[in-house]
Formats: sequence, C-alpha cells, structure tokens
Amino acid sequence: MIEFRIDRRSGVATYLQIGQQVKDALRLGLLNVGDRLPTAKEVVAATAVNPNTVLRAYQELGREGLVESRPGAGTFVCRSLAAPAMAENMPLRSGLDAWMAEARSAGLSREDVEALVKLALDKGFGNRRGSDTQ
Amino acid sequence: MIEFRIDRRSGVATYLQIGQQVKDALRLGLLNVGDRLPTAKEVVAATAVNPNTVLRAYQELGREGLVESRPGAGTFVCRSLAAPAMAENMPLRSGLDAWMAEARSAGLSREDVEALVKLALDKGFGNRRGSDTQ
Amino acid sequence: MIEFRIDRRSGVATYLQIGQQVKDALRLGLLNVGDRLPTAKEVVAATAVNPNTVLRAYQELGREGLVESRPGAGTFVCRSLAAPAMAENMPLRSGLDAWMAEARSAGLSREDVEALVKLALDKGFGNRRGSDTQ
Amino acid sequence: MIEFRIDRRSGVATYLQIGQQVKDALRLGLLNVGDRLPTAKEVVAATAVNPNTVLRAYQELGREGLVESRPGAGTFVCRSLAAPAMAENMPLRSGLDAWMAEARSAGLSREDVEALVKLALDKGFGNRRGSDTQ
DNA sequence: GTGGTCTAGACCACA
DNA sequence: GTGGTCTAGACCACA
Repeated sequence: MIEFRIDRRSGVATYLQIGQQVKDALRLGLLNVGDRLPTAKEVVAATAVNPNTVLRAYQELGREGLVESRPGAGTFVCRSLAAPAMAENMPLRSGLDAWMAEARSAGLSREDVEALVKLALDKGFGNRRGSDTQ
Repeated sequence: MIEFRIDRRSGVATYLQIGQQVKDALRLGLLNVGDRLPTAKEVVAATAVNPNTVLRAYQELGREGLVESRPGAGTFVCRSLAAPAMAENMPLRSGLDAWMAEARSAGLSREDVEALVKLALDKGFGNRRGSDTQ
Repeated sequence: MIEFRIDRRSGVATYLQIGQQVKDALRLGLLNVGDRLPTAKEVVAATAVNPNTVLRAYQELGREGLVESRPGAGTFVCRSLAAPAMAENMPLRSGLDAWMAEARSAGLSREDVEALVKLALDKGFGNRRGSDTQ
Repeated sequence: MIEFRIDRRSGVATYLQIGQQVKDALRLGLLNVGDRLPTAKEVVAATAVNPNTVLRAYQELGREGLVESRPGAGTFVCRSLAAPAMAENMPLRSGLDAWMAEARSAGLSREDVEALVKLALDKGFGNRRGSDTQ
C-alpha cells in the first residue's frame, strides 16, 4: 500500500503532493491497475492531514481517469502511467543510481544534485513553464 | 543576468520560486559573488509579478546572508553556494546529460524521468519529505 | 429489455440516473405499459451497482405511479409518458437526426452540440434552471 | 458578464454546474479569451452559493488551462473552446431553433425534447459513458 | 480586495 | 464504513 509523505514546508498544497505521489507511483510501476489506494481514514492516521484533503486529491485523480472511487468499497487504480520503457529499464535505472552514488561521493549535497537535475532536464526535455522539479 | 520563470499553476508561492531559482543559480555557478540581481522593476517587466513579491524574495535571501541590498545600486550576491565539487564537475555533469539523452531515446517522458530521479534521490541521499517539522 | 448505463463520474446519484433512463424510455415509447423492468439482480449483473440502489430507483418510480412491483413476478410499467405527438413524430425525429448529421459534418463535437441544444431549449421552452426551489 | 444558474434539484454538484456553464459559454462564444469571470463574491451575491464552491469550479477550469486566476485581480479566460464551425454557424443554429419551435407546437414538453435529443446525440455522435445530456 | 488552501463538521449516496 | 459535496471560517499570498 502506497504511503504518502507530506512536506509541509515545501509550499506545495497537500492535495497536490498526494496526487503527484500517486502519479509517480503509477509511472514507476509501484501502483498498478486494480490496486486500492489507502482510504482517507488510513491516510489521516498516517499523516495527520484532513480527510477532505485526501478526498480532494483522489477526486482530481478520478477526473483524470487514473483512479475510480467506489463508495463503500474504496478508491482503485483504473489506468497505469507506466511507459513501456519504464518496465524494462533496469540498465537506465541502475545507471541513475550509479550516477547518484558518484555525485554523493564527490561531495555534492541533495540540493546540489537537484539543481543539476533541473538544468539537465531543461536541456534534455525542454523547459517546463516554471522550473521547480518538485 | 538571471531570468526568473514563474509557474503560476504550481501552487508554490511566487517569492519562494524566485528564491529557489537564485539558490539554484548560486549552486550551479550561474550567479557568483558580486553579481547583481535584476531589480524588482526589471523582474516585473519580464514576468508580470508584483514588485513587492520580488522584494520579499530578496529580503529572505538577504536574511540568509546570500545577497545584500545596496540602496541606490541594487542587490548583489555576497555569498556563493557553489560546492567545490560543482566547479570541477565536468565529468559528473556530462554524465548526467548523457543519462538524460539515453532516457529520452528510450522513450521516457520528462515526467517519467522526474519520477525516477525522485526515487534515486531518496535512495542516494535519504528522504527529504516526511520530516513534518511543522 | 432496457439496459441502464451508469456514469459514475457525472456526480449524479445512481438511483437518479436509473429513474431518468426509465422515464426517457417511457417518453420515447421504448418502454410501454405492461413491460417488465429488469430485476435488481439483472441490473447488478450488467452494471455492478448495488441491488438496493436499483430498488430505490424503482420505488421512486412506483411512488410516481409509473411502475408497479408484483412480488414474485417483477416490476412492470403501469403508465406511459409517451405524448401523442411522440408516437406519430417520424418527421420531427428524422428532422432532428438530419440536423445532428449536419452539425457533425460541420465539424461540431458532441459537447458543441450539447451547448447549442441547451441554449435552444432555454429559448424554446424557457429556463429550467434558476428556479432554486430548494 | 456570465451569470450562473444553479439547479439544486438536479443532483449535479454546484461546482460542476458552474464549470459546465463556463465551458458552454466558451463553446458558444459568449465568453472569450481575456474576459473576466465574476468574482466568487459576485457569484455569491447572485446565487447564494458558498464562495469556496465557486473557487473550486474556477480552480478546475484553471487546471484544464481554460482560465487563469490572478490573485488580487480576478479570474480570466485564457483559452477558448469555440470551434470554427460554431462561429459561422448561423444556419445550423437557426435550424435548431426552428426544430425546437416545431417540436413545441407539436405538443412536446421540454422533457420529451430532452429525451429525443439524448437519443439523437447517441445516434449521431456515439454513446457517452452514461446517458445524461445534463 | 481577490484568490488558494486547509480544517472541522454536517449530510447524503452507496455497499 | 467509504466516498462526495457543501459550508463556515481561518490564514496566507498577491495586487
């Protein structure tokens, strides 16, 4: 079962953080079609956010067709975001892990790496509207 | 001269976006001690934010000792965040660029890469979120 | 036998959707006096709603005098809503079909047509909304 | 300035009704890029809904890229939905009005027409998930 | 003043 | 019990 980690200092709305974490899990194959998301109650117990905030996140995911809420039963994944290349990407993934280890042993901080990644993402994939990798 | 890109949809406060972009530029060596930040007026012309918002971002950077306001002259960088390893990191940086190119040609989207990077960052540097330091 | 199609995303209560679809079928002459509605069990098999939800819809139709429940036998239509003009409306109906075809070939989407129809309905029959009869 | 009409008996959530009415107005060319939507306060004065409900509707439109909220200034249309065919569709539109008049003088009720239109829409444009023209 | 987010609580639909 | 909607009120960001 996915567990949400809320960063209250990031300035990003809680419901957006939850929605983003679900989408990331879908892309990474950590959540798959048919999986149940934790109930609002369960999330509340684990993260101390208000149940309405969880429901709002789930409703937006529902509107995007990613999950479906069945009152009385729960909220279920109904569409995956896992790209084919993400499934068989062991070399790519381990290449990234290796790079991270290298960066760390070179003395870079997490913030340094995040800055480098933003720059490389913009070079490799074009600018997004803003520049927050968050 | 650094140019700010504001994403009004991200939900992140504008002044935080500006501050973050300055810090990223300091880490990447795109801004260095002595460099002048754009005036509030210049930022307003480029991004349509309110001058007070720019000033607030600069004040917070000032409080962290990163920039200094010289009335009549402008706001200047007075401390760098460039780690030693970031200066001589050509191989690391180009390694990241190469990885991005590989990811892209494997068919991954920007969002896919962002999800992979978050996971790898957490593995390599420990979780940032979940601290709930509120 | 009428088949119900439930849109879980519409935000309209399931029992209201079922009731509306029965009434529409009565108006269109697709259901007539004496016809049997599907049993709750049959509806459940076809649409995955709860049998109680079907029963609630049928009970409301019963309260309006449109259907009658005969224990052991099923639920039967006992009053039609087919206006006289709906019976002999071949020209009207085909006129509407022709208009739809024209709209479609003009490049209009279903949503475009729905917007036009709402406007034309309000012009031709007066506003339904705005009564706020709460 | 667009005026919202809320039907509290329809079973459709208020924020969905507001969002749908904005989209319809965009399709019909009644709202255009740059137009300002009424503030939450203005809508409250006109329709007695809670300001949060209005904001929620606007936020969803914002997420779909149709409007942009500028705190302190208001909420503005930033993308139209007017199909080219909707602009120069005088004959189509008047054809629909004529059909409505015909239907009315044949004795059809608004509900009869709505049932006919749903059927014709499904024939002309394919079934939607559910069947509520609403 | 205008918009954005969150909370607490109420009420309903559905299982 | 689970999810969906709405309200009232609080607090903050931005103009």
